[in-house]
Amino acid sequence: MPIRPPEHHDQRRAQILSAALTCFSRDGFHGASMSDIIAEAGVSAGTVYRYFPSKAELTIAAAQSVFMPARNQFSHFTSAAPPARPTAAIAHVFEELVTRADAGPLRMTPLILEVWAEATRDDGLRTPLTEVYDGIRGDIRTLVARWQDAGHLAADADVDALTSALAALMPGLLVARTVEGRADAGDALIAFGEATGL
Amino acid sequence: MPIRPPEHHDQRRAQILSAALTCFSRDGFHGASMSDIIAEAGVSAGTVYRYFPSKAELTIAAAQSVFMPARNQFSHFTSAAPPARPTAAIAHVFEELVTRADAGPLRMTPLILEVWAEATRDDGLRTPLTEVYDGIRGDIRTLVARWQDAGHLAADADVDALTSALAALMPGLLVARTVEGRADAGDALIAFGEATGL
Amino acid sequence: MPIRPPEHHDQRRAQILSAALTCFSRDGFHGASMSDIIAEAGVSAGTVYRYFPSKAELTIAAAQSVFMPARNQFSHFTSAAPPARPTAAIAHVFEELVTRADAGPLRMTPLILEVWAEATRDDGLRTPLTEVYDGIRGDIRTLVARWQDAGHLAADADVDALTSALAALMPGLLVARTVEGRADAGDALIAFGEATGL
Amino acid sequence: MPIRPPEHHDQRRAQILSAALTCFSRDGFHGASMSDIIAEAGVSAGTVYRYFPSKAELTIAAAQSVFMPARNQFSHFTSAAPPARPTAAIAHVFEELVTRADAGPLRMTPLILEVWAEATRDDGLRTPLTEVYDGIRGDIRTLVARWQDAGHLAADADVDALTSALAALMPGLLVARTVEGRADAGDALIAFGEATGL
DNA sequence: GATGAATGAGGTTTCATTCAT
DNA sequence: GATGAATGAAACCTCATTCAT
Repeated sequence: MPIRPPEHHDQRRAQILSAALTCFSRDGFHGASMSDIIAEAGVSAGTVYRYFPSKAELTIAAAQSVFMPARNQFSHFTSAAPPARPTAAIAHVFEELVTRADAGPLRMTPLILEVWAEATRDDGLRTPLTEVYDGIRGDIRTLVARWQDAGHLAADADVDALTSALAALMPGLLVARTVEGRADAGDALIAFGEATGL
Repeated sequence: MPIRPPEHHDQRRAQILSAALTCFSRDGFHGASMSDIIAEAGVSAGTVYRYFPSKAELTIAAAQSVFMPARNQFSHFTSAAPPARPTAAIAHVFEELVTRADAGPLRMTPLILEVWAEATRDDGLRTPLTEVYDGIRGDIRTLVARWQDAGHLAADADVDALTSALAALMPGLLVARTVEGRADAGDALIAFGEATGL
Repeated sequence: MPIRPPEHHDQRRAQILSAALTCFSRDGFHGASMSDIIAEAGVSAGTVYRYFPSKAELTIAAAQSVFMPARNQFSHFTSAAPPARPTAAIAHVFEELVTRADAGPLRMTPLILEVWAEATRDDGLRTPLTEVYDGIRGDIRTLVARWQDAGHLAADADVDALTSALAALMPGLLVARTVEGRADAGDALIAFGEATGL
Repeated sequence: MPIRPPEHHDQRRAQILSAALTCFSRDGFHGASMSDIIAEAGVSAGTVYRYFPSKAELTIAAAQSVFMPARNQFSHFTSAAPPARPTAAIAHVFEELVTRADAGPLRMTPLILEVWAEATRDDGLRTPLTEVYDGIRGDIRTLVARWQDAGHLAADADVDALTSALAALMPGLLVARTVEGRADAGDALIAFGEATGL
């Protein structure tokens, strides 16, 4: 006989996770303290720890909610009917992602860089991140293979190697945008695709 | 009349910076404490603070010594005589850099990701980093322009857009290598160059 | 008109007390948290607090159930017909008690030491404990007096002083057994009694 | 080149340990918080942790300083020339110890019970405690053997069993004194010695 | 120049207890 | 009666930094 409605738990969890994202995006995983998050969430310390057993777990949950959209976005795109030009697809998804990530008061894109850095040291973070990136890579490979099948690439092109290079473009453009402040990524990529036929 | 020879100061500074790099590469900027660095350097706390006024300054110095090699490496390459294929140049510099960065007992490449994340929040870090990356970008643009002059690219190709895409490759491949463990950067770039004519 | 049968209350109380003993014997009074006990009992926090108003009360109840058996065991023994050799009686009761206390999955004897330590600070614990020990002391005094009446001790022996020394043996042997792991207490006491005539 | 005189470290350590003993004897190992000890010592938290790496280590050090005197006291006594009556020796040492332990504003004897309880769960405490008690036991055995050699005990007496019983007296009397408030240990042991010839 | 003991604010986490449901 | 989510004070411990020696 549950005392609260069954959705209460998920709401609370979302409320706390949202507060954590706010603080993390503002101050980074290390710069944001549990006290900050607790205050932002407007609940007590004990409540936060009821939903997330440690700061590490909260960090992982926050990280997941940062990089999961990339996976979904790509899946959605790959399943679309006409074979898209790979660079155009990447440019489109990239724009979509960064626009959404930095919409509203929160700037989430810096958090992605934070996640990369943490993931090199924290298996709890690296494992799910690697899975997501493997999925995206698979999607990109599909795009490249279709583009080859459609006759736009040489029949003996090294699909895997091309996939690796194309997959590197999104993180690379993200660094350019977030660290250097370059906002021309999408345009550059489209021009690049048109110039190279990729 | 200085009691110590003037090079003493530089040696001490290098000794402390080296200890900081050791600790930072092992535990990250936040995970490494000043105590760790002090112990690693084998000097006293006071001495560290004589050479670096705060952990933030030490972090900046460590970060600089991490991303400065990229600048030098590129400069050196660009000034070489025959116009190189841009993708090949990037592949060469990338391999050179990551090989050196992770040679010896230290793994410095994760620190680069750390620097990106910090730079989004810390102007003291972002400013010099942006300068370095602007320089590298200029070098890449030179490579592309020369490649165009040599007749390998259409005369009306958008050199800036091509430069943006190529400049994104190095950080992107670094993420793939450091986070996901992919070591296929060389192959990827060669295939990419063949497919794109770059 | 009670909805629940009256024995329901006692059963619940016993269930919670049993869970508390399990946790206390495993982790000590301080090491066991109310959460541990609540989980072990399989009831809600509110229910535990309905039956025991605080952890202190639960501790007292648990302590009582630990040292009450000693009282009962001695009473039973003293009322037996033939005058027993006091050391033999103490050895017998001691063996009986520690065997039962550490039978099953629970090791209760360490809890007795815990009770002593708590009792020095907590009147709620010391009062009932002192009453029990006074009772045991009275039983031992009866044994000594009978042994004297039976002609085994000098007529002018200081019965109270002898009682004090004999009463000290049980706690002393318990310390030897629980802290140092000596299990030879019973044998030692019997040999001791035979050698000294006590 | 030490900045402070070499004895400074030992003084500070003693100062902190003394504060810890004050708090522990007042509130017990669990009841005393590190904050209490820090305030009592009149130093900062960091300083306490410079000398004792954790509360557990401070607890062990405090415990050691509680039970080490018993070892020294006994050693001193055993090495005295004329063969003493074992019960008299134990009575003497016991009185000496409890008098000193509870002299001044601190009541240390309850801490001994606390140490026993902790030692059943904490190896860091049990190991040194067992060594001390083994030493004391050896001393008592020496006393018994000498008493036997002096012709006061039958030649075939079970020295080990007698030792076990006698060794149990001190902890037992301590419980009686500390928990129940009985102060008749001296009388009890003299009567016990007269009745048993020990 | 160099030392390293000292600082103390602030970090994460736990816990006995309550009370709306 | 029973539930269990929520509380928030307080626990232990760390760390960048300073300054008397």
